[in-house]
Amino acid sequence: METATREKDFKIQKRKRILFSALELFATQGYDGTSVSQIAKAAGISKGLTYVYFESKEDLLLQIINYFKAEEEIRLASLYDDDPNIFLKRLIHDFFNRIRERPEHIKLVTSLMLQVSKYKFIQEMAIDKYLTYFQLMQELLDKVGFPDSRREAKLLTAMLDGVAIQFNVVGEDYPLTETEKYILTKYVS
Amino acid sequence: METATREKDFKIQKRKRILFSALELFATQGYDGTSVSQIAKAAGISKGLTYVYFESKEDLLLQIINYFKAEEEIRLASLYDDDPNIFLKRLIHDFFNRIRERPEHIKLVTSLMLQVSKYKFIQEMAIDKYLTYFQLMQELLDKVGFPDSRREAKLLTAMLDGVAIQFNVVGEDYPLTETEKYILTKYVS
Amino acid sequence: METATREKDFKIQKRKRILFSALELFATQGYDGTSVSQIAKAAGISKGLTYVYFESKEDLLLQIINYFKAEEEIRLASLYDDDPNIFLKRLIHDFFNRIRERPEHIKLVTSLMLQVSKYKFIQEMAIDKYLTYFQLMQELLDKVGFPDSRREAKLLTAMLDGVAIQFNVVGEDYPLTETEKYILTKYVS
Amino acid sequence: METATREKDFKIQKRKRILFSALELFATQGYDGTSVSQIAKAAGISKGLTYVYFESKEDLLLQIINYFKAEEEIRLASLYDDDPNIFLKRLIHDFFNRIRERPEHIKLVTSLMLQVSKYKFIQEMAIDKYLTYFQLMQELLDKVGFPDSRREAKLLTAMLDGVAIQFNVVGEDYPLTETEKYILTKYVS
DNA sequence: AATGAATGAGAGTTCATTCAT
DNA sequence: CATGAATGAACTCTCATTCAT
Repeated sequence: METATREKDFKIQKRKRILFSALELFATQGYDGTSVSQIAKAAGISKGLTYVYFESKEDLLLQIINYFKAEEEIRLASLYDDDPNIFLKRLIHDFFNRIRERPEHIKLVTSLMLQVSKYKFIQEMAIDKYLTYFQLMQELLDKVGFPDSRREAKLLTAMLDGVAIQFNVVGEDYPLTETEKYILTKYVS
Repeated sequence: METATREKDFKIQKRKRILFSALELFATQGYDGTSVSQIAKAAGISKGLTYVYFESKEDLLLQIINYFKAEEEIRLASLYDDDPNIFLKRLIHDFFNRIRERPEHIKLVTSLMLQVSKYKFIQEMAIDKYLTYFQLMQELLDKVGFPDSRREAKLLTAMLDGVAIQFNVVGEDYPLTETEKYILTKYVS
Repeated sequence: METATREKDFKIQKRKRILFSALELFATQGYDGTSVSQIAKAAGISKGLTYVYFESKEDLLLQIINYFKAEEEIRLASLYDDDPNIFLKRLIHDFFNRIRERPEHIKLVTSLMLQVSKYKFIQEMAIDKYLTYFQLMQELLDKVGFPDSRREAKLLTAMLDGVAIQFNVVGEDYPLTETEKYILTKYVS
Repeated sequence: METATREKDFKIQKRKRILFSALELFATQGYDGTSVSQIAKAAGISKGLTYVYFESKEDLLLQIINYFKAEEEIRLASLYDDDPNIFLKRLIHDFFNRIRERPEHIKLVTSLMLQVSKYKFIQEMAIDKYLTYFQLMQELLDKVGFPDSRREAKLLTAMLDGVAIQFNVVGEDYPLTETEKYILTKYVS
């Protein structure tokens, strides 16, 4: 039993290693610009083994997106608070935190949104993500008493996406903390 | 002389046809997802001739970026006005207009910004573009009398980038005109 | 001892399961078109275990051929009769019966005969089979009093091979029983 | 003009070289057992060039079959004679001649008939060929005054297919000429 | 005895680039 | 000037075989 469990853990661990290697490379070089060989090498395995854990390169991308979805759900739940002000504040703070800690994740998701047409599941993910965040933001801005919450939610979400892009361009020079604070002062009391 | 000039024009014309074909295809299918054959066919010439006008596929991308730069300079000059309010208004309006009329251009530039590491000239272009717009916006907001112009310029440029992404995701459903007006009411008096 | 015997039987049984799975798949998909994984799955065992019972995929094919040879010997013995007329009749009837009941066997053997050059043991098997049947038929036709038994044996064996091919092409529409009777009327009194 | 024609000829020539290389290899090693690299090497070209002349490996097989069909039509037309005895005689003689001169053709067609299920166009070809020859033979045997022409046509066509297989097995030792004569004495007066 | 993770070679295919014409 | 035949490297993916467990 012990051994079996350890082995299973090992397998899951390896799956994750491949997944994250792919994630990192897709984010920096693009999906088409990344070869399965590169992914395998980055994960420290042979090319062929990749296909034991994932059906195809496309499947790898799909699984990454699924991972993002699942992770997001958990994250959103953990951020929830009855007080809309606190919830909103946390949402914004969390977004900046992810840019800091997992810039590849944000980069990949953002660039996938620009290649919306290639695979249907990308388009679905993109629209889903867009709608989820937009509705959540509008609701919160509404509760907080913001006038014209619909338009404002649109601006706020766009702003965050834009910050992600700009951070990606200028890197460490971008004043993440300062910008975060400034946005908070505008939207959270 | 006459003939030589006409021939030269002809050559420039053909160069442009190749360049625009590539631009269109890169924007819709991605750089890696587009083959030189496709570009040549779209431009109505042979594969081999492409290499008379451009050194390589990478060079083609570089020249597209150069074209963007040059075009931007001209556009910015044409939008200039002594009155910062009018200049700012025109800048924002022009941005939305380009999203409407040349969505591929915006899409290509935005997605290139996310693959900053692949080629050095992409990174340079991205930083250059970012700094240019940021400084211009800050200056104008300053003149207009906006408090905290630096932070505000950051938000405004991020907002515009974000709008471009979101339009790419939801397409025709995105309320471009409404958003444009809303932004104008906030930043232009 | 008892246990050892039962275990040995068990082993032989498993060997047969692998062999027959391979036989079936080789016949329907071809040797090159069948993977060792498929064979293992069809036999209900793991890929690795296949290599405990057989040295290689090629060896598997060789053992199938050996199985055919052994089975044929037994079959021929069981069909034997002192009366050449009865023996001949049985031989022909048995051939048609095998087409009906084990079309895969016939198909595999026939198609292997056409790829004579790939492995030496295929060529040997093919020639051996050809000679065996030809000599037997000639002998029987001779005893039955057929003039020009040599040439006639050649035709008869060719005829049977041809029937196998044609049945494979048209399938159920092929009039096996009718053809069998017709051949019998020509060669058996 | 001259040059263009010569070039076109050259291209057709090269296409044929690839086609015949593939034909030869498919016949001796089977379709699955032959790689595109092998075909290219046999044709004296690079692997990639194969795909300029043929869409895929499958297309190569399809074109071979089309070539067979076209060639057969021409051959049949050239063999025709108003006298059924002469026509029949020529048909049989031509079959033996092809075995002698183009054994790979016969071998490939025969082995394809055994892999009828893999691609639809193979099945169509096989059934078409079978029906064409069967009907033609029956008609001729009928005109010649053979009793039970239907059954007899079946035997005759099967016989010829069988001869092809047996020649493939024993090669030069097979008495083609003798067998041909013997068949002729039985079916042609 | 039995598994299936792991490898590496090779499959079919595409494509940037060159070059003879 | 212009073509597209030709190449070779790299692509995604498969599979026979091995081996630690």
